[in-house]
Amino acid sequence: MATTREERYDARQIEQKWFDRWQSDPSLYAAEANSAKPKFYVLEMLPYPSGALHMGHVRNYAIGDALARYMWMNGYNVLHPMGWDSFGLPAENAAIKNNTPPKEWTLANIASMKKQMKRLGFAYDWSREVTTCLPEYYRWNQWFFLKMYEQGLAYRKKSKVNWCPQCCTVLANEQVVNGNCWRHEDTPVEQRELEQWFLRITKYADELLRDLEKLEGWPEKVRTMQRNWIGRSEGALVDFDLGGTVGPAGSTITVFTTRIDTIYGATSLQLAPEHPIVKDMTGRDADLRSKVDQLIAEQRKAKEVGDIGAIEKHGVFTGRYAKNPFTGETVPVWVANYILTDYGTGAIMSVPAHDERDYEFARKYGLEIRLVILPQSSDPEETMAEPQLPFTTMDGFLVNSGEFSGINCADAIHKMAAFAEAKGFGKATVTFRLKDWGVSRQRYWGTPIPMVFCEKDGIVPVAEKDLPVILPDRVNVTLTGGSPLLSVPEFLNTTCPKCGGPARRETDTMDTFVDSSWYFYRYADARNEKAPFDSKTIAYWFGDEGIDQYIGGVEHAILHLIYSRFWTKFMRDMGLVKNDEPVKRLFTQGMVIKDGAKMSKNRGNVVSPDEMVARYGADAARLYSLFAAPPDRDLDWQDTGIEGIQRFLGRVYRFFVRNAQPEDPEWLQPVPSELSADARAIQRKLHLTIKRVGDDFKGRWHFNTCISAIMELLNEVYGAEESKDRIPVSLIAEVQRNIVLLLAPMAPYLAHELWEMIGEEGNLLKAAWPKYDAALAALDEIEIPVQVNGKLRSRIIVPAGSAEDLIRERALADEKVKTAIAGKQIVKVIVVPSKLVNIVVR
RNA sequence: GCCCGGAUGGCGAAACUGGCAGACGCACGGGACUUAAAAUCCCGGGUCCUUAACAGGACGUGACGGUUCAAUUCCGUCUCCGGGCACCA
Repeated sequence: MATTREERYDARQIEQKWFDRWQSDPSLYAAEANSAKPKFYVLEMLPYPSGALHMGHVRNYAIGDALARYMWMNGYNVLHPMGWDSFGLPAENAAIKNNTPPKEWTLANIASMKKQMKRLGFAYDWSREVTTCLPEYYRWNQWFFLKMYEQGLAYRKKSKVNWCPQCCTVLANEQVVNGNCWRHEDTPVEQRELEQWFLRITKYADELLRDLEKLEGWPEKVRTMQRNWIGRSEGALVDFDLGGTVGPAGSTITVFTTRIDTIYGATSLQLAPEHPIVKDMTGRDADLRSKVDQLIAEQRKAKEVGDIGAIEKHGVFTGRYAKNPFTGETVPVWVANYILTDYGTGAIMSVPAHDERDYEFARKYGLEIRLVILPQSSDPEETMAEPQLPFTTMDGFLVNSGEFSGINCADAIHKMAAFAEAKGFGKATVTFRLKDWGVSRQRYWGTPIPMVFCEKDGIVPVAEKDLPVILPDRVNVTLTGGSPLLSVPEFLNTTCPKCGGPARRETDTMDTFVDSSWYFYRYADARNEKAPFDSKTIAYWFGDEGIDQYIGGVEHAILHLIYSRFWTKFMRDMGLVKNDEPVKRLFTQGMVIKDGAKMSKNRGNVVSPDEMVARYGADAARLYSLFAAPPDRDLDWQDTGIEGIQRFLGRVYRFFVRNAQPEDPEWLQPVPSELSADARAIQRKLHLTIKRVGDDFKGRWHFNTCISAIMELLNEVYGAEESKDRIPVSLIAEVQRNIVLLLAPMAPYLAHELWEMIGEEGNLLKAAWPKYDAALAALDEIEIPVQVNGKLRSRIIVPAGSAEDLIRERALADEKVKTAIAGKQIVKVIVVPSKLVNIVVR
């Protein structure tokens, strides 16, 4: 059939028309203030305004938008906002490169990306837009910081910190990936000793871990990653006495162990090279000092390379001995490069017989290896004679352990910790891998930390009434290593809020992850000038469990999502919010890749959303990113794939152009109950499709199969165009109305065009999601496969809902079945009504 | 090393609760329409074997084994790919 001019699907023209109409109604996607409807908060992670959206964004937002529109159509009061994570280094780098002020650059990027989003047709409530680099927003970062400071949750300390030489700033532990900077994957992070602001996230370590159990709507993968990150470990502290003080660090070494039950097998102590007491021990011994320095260097290098697990174990004996409080024996004290400074106490007792690392080390240096645990399963005598060391099992019992011999490991751990505590040389304890969050950044483009240094009063917080501390616009941005704000005297020099004397401002700015830790609360009450938000409004949108659905990339599984959880708990303890957790359901979508690899400029495999929209239209770009793979899996972008989707949209369009007849009086009539076979088939397929699409939206979010289902329906009606039977106009009307509704969340432009074409009006967000009629979806007759010994041999047609007996009878009467079972004995006939028949023969 | 995913035609994938493997789409091949092309519409297709053809048969969801009348689906062992954690005491 030839295509006439009017039948050609012109995405550009259609989308432009609706784009203009939607622009003229800014309240279209606004959440309702006082609504009787149930609420639904759907959120996608806000982008960094780099200048242009990439396909990963399009995919993320296409998923969120489809869900938001679906919920609107189901009668929910939907909150679907968008904003900009707009502080951060790229703006400064761009400033240096192009000599453009970061603010200007950022705001220009926001403008162009917002345009892209609008062009893609995403239904955001722009009246709630949050831009984190504006004082209206970041003043509340400062306010929260002051509140944390008041409660001792924000504090300053000098410590070893991660320094990225590319960023010229400090990074949080979470921002170091395999020893490299998270933004510069080839740049090793250096360790520097600096005075920094920290947020006491560890106060919530236990709760952050425990509440992971409640997050049933989160991917298990993310929960596991957070669990590992928090790294809770139960163990004991035990003091080993050095028999006299060695210096300022004291006269005892406290070790952390999870296996206090093996303490009778401890044959040395191992200290981290940077353990404070090591300095005292080396004293004037230059030889020892240089050996220790060597170990420090090895360890730092390994950390920078990100391969601390692979370095060869080295150590040096300090010449000192310490007393094991359980045995009363003294053991040599060593310094070893495999002991971490910042985990536990930076000191361990070495039990070579029951720890692989200690074993390796002891073998190398000829240290004593003493068996103190026997595995439950082994033959004691044989094991004693020829132990296969080391064994680290907990499923065993103690030997050679004085009064504790014979006790099983688990019990011994409790008893020995209690014993140590009673005797005053130890106690049970819990340690975490999670460290406090270092938030100081020696950069310009971030929230100024609202603190002042006064010669007289020391560190003084800025008064709440003086917020915001405005980030100055005119700054000469350089990458010298100090904060650029140091070179802005009007900013730097201030007066002390306490004594009024001259003072200096803190020039470090906040980590941008502060911005994203609470931005989703601000959306709920984005224009509040008196407070970060109104608690009652939050109570409405967040309920008891938080955002109904959050959607974003898995790369934020630890960083953003753990900081956000921390921030929520802090705000809850302040009484600002009621929910314990920010996000009820989390969805992490897969990456968009091309030619088997992540899109990147280096590879030259980047697909530009603008180009896709220009060539195929926003609907096609969106629909393809939903169709090509289930949303949780990686999506391999194929240019021919989006062409296929465009073809499908064209097919839909032509079906409407040819068959829409809203002026026909029959158009709005109910579909007659008596239908020809072809018409009945279409009607059945329609109701089946409504069911399938709805189920996929509700349940598993497999938009790819939603779209397949609509394609099948369309193929069915195309097939019927050749039909001799007349398809009633009323049925065509029903099919067309429903196709529009099913497509509306995923391809809003075309859906609205077609909606208008069939004589309907109003925005589809306000149209009701279609319901299917189970009776109409049902088949009158069904085909049932018949197997013989599990192999398909025939198919029979029986009336739907036929009883087992009838199905069996028909199956056995079937000619092909008869041939297949001829001369054999029937052992059993399995009939699964309306599914299948299997005849077992011998 | 530990913990999570994943593996199905030439490709992206589907099969939701154990019940016809490969829906839908891409690419490909054939046909219709056209002076021609594009666009469009229709048809075909897992592999191998038998057959002139119609048909029919065997095999087939990373590998091997198990449970079951029946396994892509459940269980066990292993391989490869992706991701996370990793001298964490």
